[in-house]
Amino acid sequence: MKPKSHHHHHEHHHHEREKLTDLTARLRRSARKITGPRQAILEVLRHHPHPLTNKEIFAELPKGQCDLATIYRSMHMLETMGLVKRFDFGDGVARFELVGEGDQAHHHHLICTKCAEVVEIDECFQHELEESIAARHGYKSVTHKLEFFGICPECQTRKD
Amino acid sequence: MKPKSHHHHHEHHHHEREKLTDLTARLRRSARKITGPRQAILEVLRHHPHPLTNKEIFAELPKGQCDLATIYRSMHMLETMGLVKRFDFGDGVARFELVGEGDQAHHHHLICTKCAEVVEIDECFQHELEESIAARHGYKSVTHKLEFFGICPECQTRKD
DNA sequence: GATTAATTGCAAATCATTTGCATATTCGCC
DNA sequence: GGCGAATATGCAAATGATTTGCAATTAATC
Repeated sequence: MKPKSHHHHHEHHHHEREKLTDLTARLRRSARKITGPRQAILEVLRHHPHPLTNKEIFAELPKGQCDLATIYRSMHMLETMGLVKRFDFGDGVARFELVGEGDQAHHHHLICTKCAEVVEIDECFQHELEESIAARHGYKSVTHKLEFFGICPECQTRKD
Repeated sequence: MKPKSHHHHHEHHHHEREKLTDLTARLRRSARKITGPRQAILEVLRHHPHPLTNKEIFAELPKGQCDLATIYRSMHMLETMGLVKRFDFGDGVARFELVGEGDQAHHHHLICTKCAEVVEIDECFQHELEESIAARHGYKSVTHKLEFFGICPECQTRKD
Protein backbone atom coordinates (compact mmCIF):
# COMPACT_ATOMS: atom_id res chain seq x y z
CA MET A 1 0.00 0.00 0.00
CA LYS A 2 2.96 2.34 0.33
CA PRO A 3 3.65 4.47 -2.71
CA LYS A 4 6.92 3.88 -4.45
CA SER A 5 9.39 6.61 -5.29
CA HIS A 6 9.58 7.43 -8.96
CA HIS A 7 12.83 6.33 -10.38
CA HIS A 8 12.04 7.59 -13.82
CA HIS A 9 10.34 10.91 -13.68
CA HIS A 10 10.50 11.09 -17.43
CA GLU A 11 7.94 8.35 -17.93
CA HIS A 12 5.08 10.02 -19.68
CA HIS A 13 2.46 9.47 -17.04
CA HIS A 14 4.56 11.47 -14.64
CA HIS A 15 4.02 14.51 -16.76
CA GLU A 16 3.80 17.93 -15.24
CA ARG A 17 0.87 18.11 -12.94
CA GLU A 18 -1.86 20.06 -14.66
CA LYS A 19 -2.77 23.19 -12.77
CA LEU A 20 -6.10 23.26 -10.98
CA THR A 21 -7.16 26.32 -12.93
CA ASP A 22 -6.51 24.44 -16.15
CA LEU A 23 -8.67 21.61 -14.95
CA THR A 24 -11.51 23.88 -13.97
CA ALA A 25 -11.16 25.65 -17.31
CA ARG A 26 -11.97 22.35 -18.92
CA LEU A 27 -15.06 22.15 -16.77
CA ARG A 28 -16.10 25.63 -17.77
CA ARG A 29 -15.61 24.84 -21.43
CA SER A 30 -18.18 22.10 -21.02
CA ALA A 31 -20.58 24.48 -19.30
CA ARG A 32 -20.07 22.75 -16.00
CA LYS A 33 -20.09 24.75 -12.81
CA ILE A 34 -16.92 25.22 -10.86
CA THR A 35 -18.04 24.25 -7.39
CA GLY A 36 -16.21 23.75 -4.14
CA PRO A 37 -16.63 20.00 -4.12
CA ARG A 38 -15.42 19.66 -7.69
CA GLN A 39 -12.34 21.71 -7.07
CA ALA A 40 -11.60 19.77 -3.93
CA ILE A 41 -11.94 16.47 -5.78
CA LEU A 42 -9.71 17.60 -8.63
CA GLU A 43 -7.17 18.82 -6.09
CA VAL A 44 -7.06 15.36 -4.52
CA LEU A 45 -6.72 13.64 -7.88
CA ARG A 46 -4.02 16.07 -8.91
CA HIS A 47 -1.89 14.96 -6.01
CA HIS A 48 -2.25 11.23 -6.48
CA PRO A 49 -0.34 9.36 -9.14
CA HIS A 50 -2.43 6.21 -8.86
CA PRO A 51 -6.11 5.42 -9.26
CA LEU A 52 -8.23 6.31 -6.25
CA THR A 53 -11.55 4.89 -5.15
CA ASN A 54 -14.39 7.24 -4.37
CA LYS A 55 -14.02 6.42 -0.74
CA GLU A 56 -10.32 7.20 -0.82
CA ILE A 57 -11.01 10.54 -2.41
CA PHE A 58 -13.63 11.14 0.25
CA ALA A 59 -11.14 10.32 2.98
CA GLU A 60 -8.58 12.76 1.57
CA LEU A 61 -11.05 15.60 1.61
CA PRO A 62 -11.18 18.03 4.52
CA LYS A 63 -13.98 16.72 6.74
CA GLY A 64 -17.44 17.65 5.54
CA GLN A 65 -15.99 19.24 2.43
CA CYS A 66 -18.19 17.15 0.22
CA ASP A 67 -20.71 14.36 0.37
CA LEU A 68 -19.79 10.89 -0.83
CA ALA A 69 -22.75 10.90 -3.21
CA THR A 70 -21.39 14.07 -4.74
CA ILE A 71 -18.08 12.33 -5.36
CA TYR A 72 -19.86 9.51 -7.15
CA ARG A 73 -21.76 12.02 -9.26
CA SER A 74 -18.65 14.03 -9.97
CA MET A 75 -16.64 11.05 -11.04
CA HIS A 76 -19.34 10.08 -13.49
CA MET A 77 -19.35 13.51 -14.95
CA LEU A 78 -15.57 13.78 -15.07
CA GLU A 79 -15.42 10.40 -16.74
CA THR A 80 -17.84 11.32 -19.50
CA MET A 81 -15.92 14.57 -19.97
CA GLY A 82 -12.71 12.60 -20.30
CA LEU A 83 -11.11 14.35 -17.36
CA VAL A 84 -10.65 11.10 -15.50
CA LYS A 85 -10.27 7.49 -16.50
CA ARG A 86 -11.93 4.63 -14.70
CA PHE A 87 -9.94 1.54 -13.77
CA ASP A 88 -11.09 -1.78 -12.51
CA PHE A 89 -8.75 -3.81 -10.34
CA GLY A 90 -11.17 -6.66 -10.07
CA ASP A 91 -12.15 -6.08 -6.46
CA GLY A 92 -15.53 -4.60 -7.17
CA VAL A 93 -14.52 -1.02 -6.51
CA ALA A 94 -14.06 1.61 -9.19
CA ARG A 95 -10.88 3.66 -9.24
CA PHE A 96 -10.16 6.90 -11.02
CA GLU A 97 -7.12 8.69 -12.31
CA LEU A 98 -6.83 12.17 -13.71
CA VAL A 99 -6.26 12.37 -17.45
CA GLY A 100 -4.04 15.25 -18.43
CA GLU A 101 -5.19 17.55 -21.20
CA GLY A 102 -4.01 16.09 -24.47
CA ASP A 103 -2.75 13.06 -22.64
CA GLN A 104 -3.55 9.84 -24.40
CA ALA A 105 -3.86 8.31 -20.98
CA HIS A 106 -3.57 4.78 -22.20
CA HIS A 107 -1.72 2.77 -19.62
CA HIS A 108 -2.17 -0.18 -17.34
CA HIS A 109 -1.20 -1.24 -13.86
CA LEU A 110 0.66 -3.95 -12.06
CA ILE A 111 -1.05 -4.60 -8.76
CA CYS A 112 0.31 -6.58 -5.84
CA THR A 113 -2.34 -9.04 -4.78
CA LYS A 114 -1.01 -9.05 -1.22
CA CYS A 115 -0.46 -5.41 -0.34
CA ALA A 116 -2.30 -3.67 -3.18
CA GLU A 117 0.74 -1.68 -4.22
CA VAL A 118 0.22 -0.25 -7.69
CA VAL A 119 2.83 0.32 -10.39
CA GLU A 120 1.97 2.12 -13.60
CA ILE A 121 2.82 0.30 -16.80
CA ASP A 122 3.24 2.31 -19.93
CA GLU A 123 3.76 -0.57 -22.29
CA CYS A 124 1.02 -2.37 -24.04
CA PHE A 125 0.83 -5.15 -26.55
CA GLN A 126 1.11 -4.38 -30.22
CA HIS A 127 -1.72 -2.44 -31.66
CA GLU A 128 -1.99 -4.99 -34.46
CA LEU A 129 -3.30 -7.63 -32.10
CA GLU A 130 -6.31 -5.52 -31.26
CA GLU A 131 -6.83 -4.59 -34.87
CA SER A 132 -6.73 -8.15 -36.10
CA ILE A 133 -9.16 -9.26 -33.42
CA ALA A 134 -11.53 -6.45 -34.29
CA ALA A 135 -11.26 -7.16 -38.01
CA ARG A 136 -11.71 -10.89 -37.67
CA HIS A 137 -14.98 -10.48 -35.82
CA GLY A 138 -16.22 -7.40 -37.59
CA TYR A 139 -16.19 -5.30 -34.46
CA LYS A 140 -15.61 -1.55 -34.52
CA SER A 141 -14.33 0.91 -31.93
CA VAL A 142 -12.51 -1.81 -30.11
CA THR A 143 -10.74 -0.95 -26.88
CA HIS A 144 -9.43 -3.09 -24.09
CA LYS A 145 -8.94 -3.27 -20.38
CA LEU A 146 -5.72 -4.84 -19.19
CA GLU A 147 -4.26 -5.08 -15.72
CA PHE A 148 -1.45 -7.19 -14.34
CA PHE A 149 -1.44 -8.87 -10.96
CA GLY A 150 1.42 -10.38 -9.03
CA ILE A 151 3.42 -10.36 -5.82
CA CYS A 152 5.62 -7.35 -5.22
CA PRO A 153 9.22 -7.71 -4.05
CA GLU A 154 8.43 -6.83 -0.46
CA CYS A 155 5.56 -9.23 -0.15
CA GLN A 156 7.71 -12.01 -1.58
CA THR A 157 10.00 -11.87 1.43
CA ARG A 158 7.32 -11.20 3.98
CA LYS A 159 6.42 -14.42 5.81
CA ASP A 160 2.77 -13.44 6.31
CA MET B 1 -27.18 -11.03 -26.11
CA LYS B 2 -27.88 -13.77 -28.59
CA PRO B 3 -25.23 -16.47 -28.79
CA LYS B 4 -23.40 -16.78 -32.06
CA SER B 5 -22.89 -20.02 -33.90
CA HIS B 6 -19.39 -21.36 -33.79
CA HIS B 7 -17.77 -21.11 -37.14
CA HIS B 8 -14.60 -22.77 -36.00
CA HIS B 9 -15.32 -25.69 -33.78
CA HIS B 10 -11.65 -26.52 -33.70
CA GLU B 11 -10.77 -23.51 -31.60
CA HIS B 12 -9.37 -24.96 -28.43
CA HIS B 13 -11.96 -23.57 -26.05
CA HIS B 14 -14.58 -25.54 -27.85
CA HIS B 15 -13.00 -28.75 -26.64
CA GLU B 16 -15.07 -31.78 -25.88
CA ARG B 17 -17.50 -31.04 -23.12
CA GLU B 18 -16.22 -32.69 -19.96
CA LYS B 19 -18.68 -35.23 -18.60
CA LEU B 20 -20.56 -34.37 -15.44
CA THR B 21 -19.18 -37.43 -13.71
CA ASP B 22 -15.66 -36.25 -14.48
CA LEU B 23 -16.46 -32.90 -12.97
CA THR B 24 -17.91 -34.39 -9.83
CA ALA B 25 -14.91 -36.70 -9.63
CA ARG B 26 -12.81 -33.60 -9.34
CA LEU B 27 -14.99 -32.47 -6.48
CA ARG B 28 -14.64 -35.80 -4.75
CA ARG B 29 -10.89 -35.72 -5.15
CA SER B 30 -10.91 -32.51 -3.16
CA ALA B 31 -13.08 -34.09 -0.47
CA ARG B 32 -16.03 -31.98 -1.49
CA LYS B 33 -19.50 -33.42 -1.34
CA ILE B 34 -21.40 -34.15 -4.50
CA THR B 35 -24.68 -32.43 -3.81
CA GLY B 36 -27.73 -31.80 -5.92
CA PRO B 37 -27.13 -28.05 -6.18
CA ARG B 38 -23.52 -28.54 -7.18
CA GLN B 39 -24.36 -31.02 -9.88
CA ALA B 40 -27.09 -28.77 -11.19
CA ILE B 41 -24.71 -25.81 -11.32
CA LEU B 42 -22.04 -27.80 -13.11
CA GLU B 43 -24.65 -29.05 -15.56
CA VAL B 44 -25.60 -25.48 -16.40
CA LEU B 45 -21.99 -24.43 -16.83
CA ARG B 46 -21.28 -27.46 -18.97
CA HIS B 47 -23.87 -26.33 -21.46
CA HIS B 48 -22.79 -22.72 -21.78
CA PRO B 49 -19.80 -21.69 -23.80
CA HIS B 50 -19.62 -18.19 -22.34
CA PRO B 51 -19.19 -16.81 -18.84
CA LEU B 52 -22.39 -16.76 -16.81
CA THR B 53 -23.35 -14.59 -13.88
CA ASN B 54 -24.61 -16.19 -10.71
CA LYS B 55 -28.04 -14.89 -11.47
CA GLU B 56 -27.96 -16.36 -14.95
CA ILE B 57 -27.00 -19.72 -13.53
CA PHE B 58 -29.81 -19.37 -11.05
CA ALA B 59 -32.28 -18.62 -13.82
CA GLU B 60 -31.21 -21.69 -15.79
CA LEU B 61 -31.82 -23.95 -12.85
CA PRO B 62 -35.10 -25.80 -12.46
CA LYS B 63 -37.13 -23.62 -10.11
CA GLY B 64 -36.25 -24.04 -6.47
CA GLN B 65 -33.42 -26.37 -7.36
CA CYS B 66 -30.94 -24.30 -5.45
CA ASP B 67 -30.71 -21.08 -3.51
CA LEU B 68 -28.91 -18.09 -4.98
CA ALA B 69 -26.68 -17.93 -1.92
CA THR B 70 -25.65 -21.50 -2.55
CA ILE B 71 -24.63 -20.57 -6.07
CA TYR B 72 -22.46 -17.79 -4.73
CA ARG B 73 -20.88 -20.17 -2.26
CA SER B 74 -20.41 -22.83 -4.90
CA MET B 75 -18.79 -20.51 -7.36
CA HIS B 76 -16.32 -19.43 -4.73
CA MET B 77 -15.45 -22.99 -3.98
CA LEU B 78 -15.24 -24.00 -7.62
CA GLU B 79 -13.02 -21.04 -8.28
CA THR B 80 -10.54 -21.89 -5.55
CA MET B 81 -10.57 -25.48 -6.81
CA GLY B 82 -9.80 -24.26 -10.29
CA LEU B 83 -12.93 -25.80 -11.76
CA VAL B 84 -14.19 -22.45 -12.92
CA LYS B 85 -12.57 -19.20 -13.91
CA ARG B 86 -13.91 -15.82 -12.91
CA PHE B 87 -14.21 -13.06 -15.50
CA ASP B 88 -14.91 -9.42 -15.05
CA PHE B 89 -16.62 -7.55 -17.87
CA GLY B 90 -16.49 -4.27 -16.02
CA ASP B 91 -20.17 -4.06 -15.20
CA GLY B 92 -19.86 -4.96 -11.57
CA VAL B 93 -21.09 -8.51 -11.97
CA ALA B 94 -18.88 -11.57 -11.74
CA ARG B 95 -19.08 -14.18 -14.48
CA PHE B 96 -17.85 -17.76 -14.47
CA GLU B 97 -16.79 -20.28 -17.04
CA LEU B 98 -16.00 -23.93 -16.59
CA VAL B 99 -12.34 -24.85 -16.85
CA GLY B 100 -11.81 -28.23 -18.42
CA GLU B 101 -9.50 -30.67 -16.71
CA GLY B 102 -5.98 -30.03 -17.94
CA ASP B 103 -7.24 -27.05 -19.88
CA GLN B 104 -4.99 -24.08 -19.59
CA ALA B 105 -8.11 -22.00 -19.78
CA HIS B 106 -6.28 -18.84 -20.65
CA HIS B 107 -8.40 -16.81 -22.98
CA HIS B 108 -10.12 -13.49 -23.21
CA HIS B 109 -13.33 -12.03 -24.55
CA LEU B 110 -14.55 -9.45 -26.98
CA ILE B 111 -17.72 -7.92 -25.62
CA CYS B 112 -20.18 -5.76 -27.49
CA THR B 113 -20.86 -2.69 -25.40
CA LYS B 114 -24.32 -2.31 -26.95
CA CYS B 115 -25.84 -5.78 -26.88
CA ALA B 116 -23.42 -7.62 -24.59
CA GLU B 117 -22.67 -10.30 -27.17
CA VAL B 118 -19.53 -12.19 -26.17
CA VAL B 119 -16.90 -13.68 -28.45
CA GLU B 120 -14.11 -15.82 -27.09
CA ILE B 121 -10.61 -14.77 -28.05
CA ASP B 122 -7.87 -17.33 -27.91
CA GLU B 123 -5.03 -15.06 -28.79
CA CYS B 124 -3.06 -13.11 -26.31
CA PHE B 125 -0.07 -10.83 -26.46
CA GLN B 126 3.39 -12.29 -26.36
CA HIS B 127 4.34 -13.88 -23.14
CA GLU B 128 7.56 -11.89 -23.12
CA LEU B 129 5.69 -8.68 -22.45
CA GLU B 130 4.39 -10.00 -19.19
CA GLU B 131 7.74 -11.45 -18.28
CA SER B 132 9.61 -8.26 -18.93
CA ILE B 133 7.11 -6.26 -16.91
CA ALA B 134 7.37 -8.70 -14.04
CA ALA B 135 11.15 -8.72 -14.17
CA ARG B 136 11.50 -4.97 -14.41
CA HIS B 137 9.52 -4.43 -11.23
CA GLY B 138 10.64 -7.50 -9.36
CA TYR B 139 7.18 -9.00 -9.24
CA LYS B 140 6.58 -12.74 -9.15
CA SER B 141 3.61 -14.89 -10.14
CA VAL B 142 2.38 -12.26 -12.53
CA THR B 143 -0.88 -12.85 -14.33
CA HIS B 144 -3.20 -10.53 -16.16
CA LYS B 145 -6.78 -9.78 -16.91
CA LEU B 146 -7.58 -8.63 -20.43
CA GLU B 147 -10.91 -8.07 -22.11
CA PHE B 148 -11.77 -6.32 -25.33
CA PHE B 149 -14.79 -4.11 -25.85
CA GLY B 150 -16.32 -2.82 -29.06
CA ILE B 151 -19.40 -2.68 -31.23
CA CYS B 152 -20.48 -5.91 -32.90
CA PRO B 153 -21.46 -6.02 -36.58
CA GLU B 154 -25.18 -6.09 -35.88
CA CYS B 155 -25.12 -3.18 -33.50
CA GLN B 156 -23.15 -1.13 -36.00
CA THR B 157 -26.04 -1.20 -38.43
CA ARG B 158 -28.76 -0.83 -35.85
CA LYS B 159 -29.97 2.76 -35.78
CA ASP B 160 -30.68 2.95 -32.06
C1' DG C 1 -29.03 -47.45 9.48
C1' DA C 2 -26.48 -44.26 12.74
C1' DT C 3 -22.86 -40.46 13.15
C1' DT C 4 -20.63 -36.46 11.84
C1' DA C 5 -19.05 -32.84 9.26
C1' DA C 6 -20.14 -30.40 5.26
C1' DT C 7 -23.82 -28.03 2.91
C1' DT C 8 -28.02 -25.65 2.24
C1' DG C 9 -32.02 -22.40 2.66
C1' DC C 10 -33.62 -18.35 4.39
C1' DA C 11 -33.33 -14.01 6.17
C1' DA C 12 -30.69 -10.41 7.56
C1' DA C 13 -26.32 -7.88 6.96
C1' DT C 14 -22.77 -5.55 4.03
C1' DC C 15 -20.84 -2.80 0.53
C1' DA C 16 -20.62 -0.11 -3.52
C1' DT C 17 -23.32 2.73 -6.01
C1' DT C 18 -27.52 5.32 -7.36
C1' DT C 19 -31.43 8.25 -6.76
C1' DG C 20 -35.39 11.42 -5.03
C1' DC C 21 -36.06 15.61 -3.36
C1' DA C 22 -35.75 19.86 -0.95
C1' DT C 23 -32.17 23.25 -0.34
C1' DA C 24 -28.08 25.71 -1.69
C1' DT C 25 -24.80 27.51 -5.35
C1' DT C 26 -22.90 29.13 -9.49
C1' DC C 27 -23.04 31.97 -13.47
C1' DG C 28 -24.82 35.02 -16.73
C1' DC C 29 -27.10 39.23 -16.88
C1' DC C 30 -28.76 43.89 -15.41
C1' DG D 1 -23.46 43.86 -6.26
C1' DG D 2 -27.82 41.62 -6.70
C1' DC D 3 -31.60 38.49 -9.38
C1' DG D 4 -33.09 34.29 -11.40
C1' DA D 5 -32.70 30.06 -13.81
C1' DA D 6 -30.31 26.13 -14.22
C1' DT D 7 -27.20 23.17 -12.02
C1' DA D 8 -25.24 20.97 -7.92
C1' DT D 9 -25.30 19.35 -3.36
C1' DG D 10 -26.58 17.01 1.08
C1' DC D 11 -29.07 13.68 3.18
C1' DA D 12 -31.61 9.74 3.48
C1' DA D 13 -33.58 6.06 1.39
C1' DA D 14 -33.39 2.68 -2.56
C1' DT D 15 -30.92 -0.63 -5.29
C1' DG D 16 -28.07 -4.51 -6.61
C1' DA D 17 -24.46 -7.69 -5.94
C1' DT D 18 -22.52 -10.39 -2.68
C1' DT D 19 -21.80 -12.31 2.03
C1' DT D 20 -23.00 -14.30 6.38
C1' DG D 21 -25.37 -16.31 10.76
C1' DC D 22 -27.82 -19.99 12.04
C1' DA D 23 -30.79 -23.76 12.36
C1' DA D 24 -32.23 -27.57 9.52
C1' DT D 25 -30.69 -30.96 5.92
C1' DT D 26 -27.82 -34.20 3.66
C1' DA D 27 -23.70 -36.76 1.79
C1' DA D 28 -20.05 -39.75 2.95
C1' DT D 29 -18.32 -43.10 6.42
C1' DC D 30 -18.62 -47.09 9.15
